[in-house]
Amino acid sequence: MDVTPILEHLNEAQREAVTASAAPLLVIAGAGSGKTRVLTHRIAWLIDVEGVSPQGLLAVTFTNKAAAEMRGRIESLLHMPVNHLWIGTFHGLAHRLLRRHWQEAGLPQNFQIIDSDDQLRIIKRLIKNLEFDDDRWVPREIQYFINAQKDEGLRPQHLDDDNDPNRRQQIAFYQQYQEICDRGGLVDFAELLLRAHELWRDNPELLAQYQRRFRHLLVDEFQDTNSIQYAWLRLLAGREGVPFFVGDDDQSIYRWRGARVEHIHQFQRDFPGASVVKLEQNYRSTATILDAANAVIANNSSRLGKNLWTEGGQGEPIRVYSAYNERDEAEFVIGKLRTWSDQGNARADAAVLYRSNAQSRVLEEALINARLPYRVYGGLRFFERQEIKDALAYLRLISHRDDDSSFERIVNKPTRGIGARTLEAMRSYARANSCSMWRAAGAVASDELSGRASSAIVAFLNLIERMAKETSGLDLHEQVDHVIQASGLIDFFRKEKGERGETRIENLEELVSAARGFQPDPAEEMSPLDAFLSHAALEAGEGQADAWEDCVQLMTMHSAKGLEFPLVFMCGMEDGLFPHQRSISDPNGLEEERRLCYVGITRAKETLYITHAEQRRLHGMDSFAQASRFITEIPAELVEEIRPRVQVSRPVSTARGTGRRSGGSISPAAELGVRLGQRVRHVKFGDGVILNCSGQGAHAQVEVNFETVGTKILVLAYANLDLM
DNA sequence: TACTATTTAATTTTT
DNA sequence: TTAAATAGTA
Repeated sequence: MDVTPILEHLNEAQREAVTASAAPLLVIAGAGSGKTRVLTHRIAWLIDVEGVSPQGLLAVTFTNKAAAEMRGRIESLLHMPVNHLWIGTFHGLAHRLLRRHWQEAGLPQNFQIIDSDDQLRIIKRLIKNLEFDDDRWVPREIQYFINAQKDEGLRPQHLDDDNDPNRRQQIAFYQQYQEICDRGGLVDFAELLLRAHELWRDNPELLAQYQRRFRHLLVDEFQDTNSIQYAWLRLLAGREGVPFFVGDDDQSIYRWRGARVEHIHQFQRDFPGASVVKLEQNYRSTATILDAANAVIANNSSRLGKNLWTEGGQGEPIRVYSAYNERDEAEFVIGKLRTWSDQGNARADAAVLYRSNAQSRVLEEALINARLPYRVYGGLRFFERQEIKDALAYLRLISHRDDDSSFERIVNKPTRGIGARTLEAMRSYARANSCSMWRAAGAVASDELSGRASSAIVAFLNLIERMAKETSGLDLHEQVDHVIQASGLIDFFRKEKGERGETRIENLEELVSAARGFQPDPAEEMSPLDAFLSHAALEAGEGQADAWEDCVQLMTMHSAKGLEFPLVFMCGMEDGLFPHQRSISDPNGLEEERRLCYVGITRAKETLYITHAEQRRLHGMDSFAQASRFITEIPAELVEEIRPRVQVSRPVSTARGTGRRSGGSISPAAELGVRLGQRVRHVKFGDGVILNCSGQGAHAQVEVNFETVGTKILVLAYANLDLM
């Protein structure tokens, strides 16, 4: 067999990993070191050269996108479709197992997956039901608690209250939440993993069967595995399995959602005889960028240690811009983007990164002003939209009457005269008889309520039953279409005023198209409807649709992980924002922020701008901040300060001198030699009037209302204003 | 039940 | 500043 196609274009370390013998291997893959390439080539190697059947491989990723990408790459490498190859997310694979072995897993055959929003609603309702008169119990915190326990593989009975009444109550919430889910046949994301783990743990024969089948376990982004995922992998690997885990401890940025980078450190202990390969040669960035990244991350302790290098050139220096405020920062970024675009570069090759979503607003405004098309990553995904979830709730109820979560969501949407009082009666009946809302509704309607409320409920129950009957036997998309019509949802949103209602209707129509295009996996023995509902829960869809226009990319540093761009801006690099205030005092938190910074820097291929503002409006308050400590961790010789930072002399003579901008006795305007209301002329913006002045020296700026372009804030020293 | 005023809090996100 | 949740009003 000619192995050249698989091995050419691989460097020594990559080749070592790809061709490794069948023993546990940990690949530490630095940013841009060809991680995905190693993973896909390894799979190709196993299949083509080692003769491993595709059925013997299990490849696990964290996102659906990564899974789809991996499958595509393998297929193009092997020039054939690879059916029977299990590639998927932890959740997707766990789901597949649970569908196959629902009985052993103790689940109803048509169990439904709920997303975090559904989960939160259930918890809120639970808290309300228990009628606590104080608001000590924050739903989000309970949710966090429950998921954290599940991520660690813990059931309520494993938990000790430590004689802490607070904790005791949290455990009680967990317990009751779980009862609600079990009664309704509902499985949340963490539960998928936990159940899948318990399924194998408690069914040794079943486990053995899968162990025999999956000898080779390939895991991407291994540093992001949480405890239950790792436990699941270890179970499956057993003594004979061959783990091939790829990750980077320096890019672990998800501890707050359960990821345990320690698994990387533990690997060699858990898998005796394991070896480690480090990929340090980088094919993405210039040496300058890599040197900066290496220098920053070197400040972290407890790392395995690695140093990125490249055969490429030094490249441009990293440019640091000290903006006066966040608007100045945005103007600067947009100016550079304009130039980039005008020079014929693709806008999509430029990314603006920030620490928190709130920062995008100012940037977006500036981009709109400059007429530069842009795209913000993140935001509501398709299947998370309200109207979509409403429609899905009807479908779920049709498939599974006991789904209380869906019942509550749509029982009075559109309004059909089932108010809070009626609902309360049903809830208390359901609670007293430990039954679902559906059954409670039937019981309560017949003997407890006034005629009006009772007939409203009966009408609702009949509606669902009728829709179930009418849709049975129809094609999936016809079912969906029928339900959004017959439920009255379409009419309900049609009445909603403004553009929002229109969008909602369009989205509902889009849902029908999605159903039309949906192809269920024939291997799964589910009804098309159930398959579609699971799909909707596991793959929430794209955040933004029109990805194809050439747009500047705006996103958080977190969402930038795994991506690369020739031109990158890292904005808001200030202590308090990045590293974030909430992580700054905790050494572990600070190290994670630093890893995030490392991720950000290594996104850049050629040009990296780092910007920070001395003054920033945050939560409606102007505040001052130092440049991020991460900037100072970059060696000075790699950096070029765009505008030499003038010594900011804040007078300390006055009592209020520390935090506030100097007020003094003479007006700032007079100090600057301009007066409020003065008419000025700007080369580009034309004529205007000075509205406001602030700052001093090189940082002095004026707010000018221009006749044609509106209000702008300009740095006086650079604006070249003509006084008139 | 729907609309409006008031209060409150404010990272990061995939499944 | 602002978005979301809650409380109060028509």
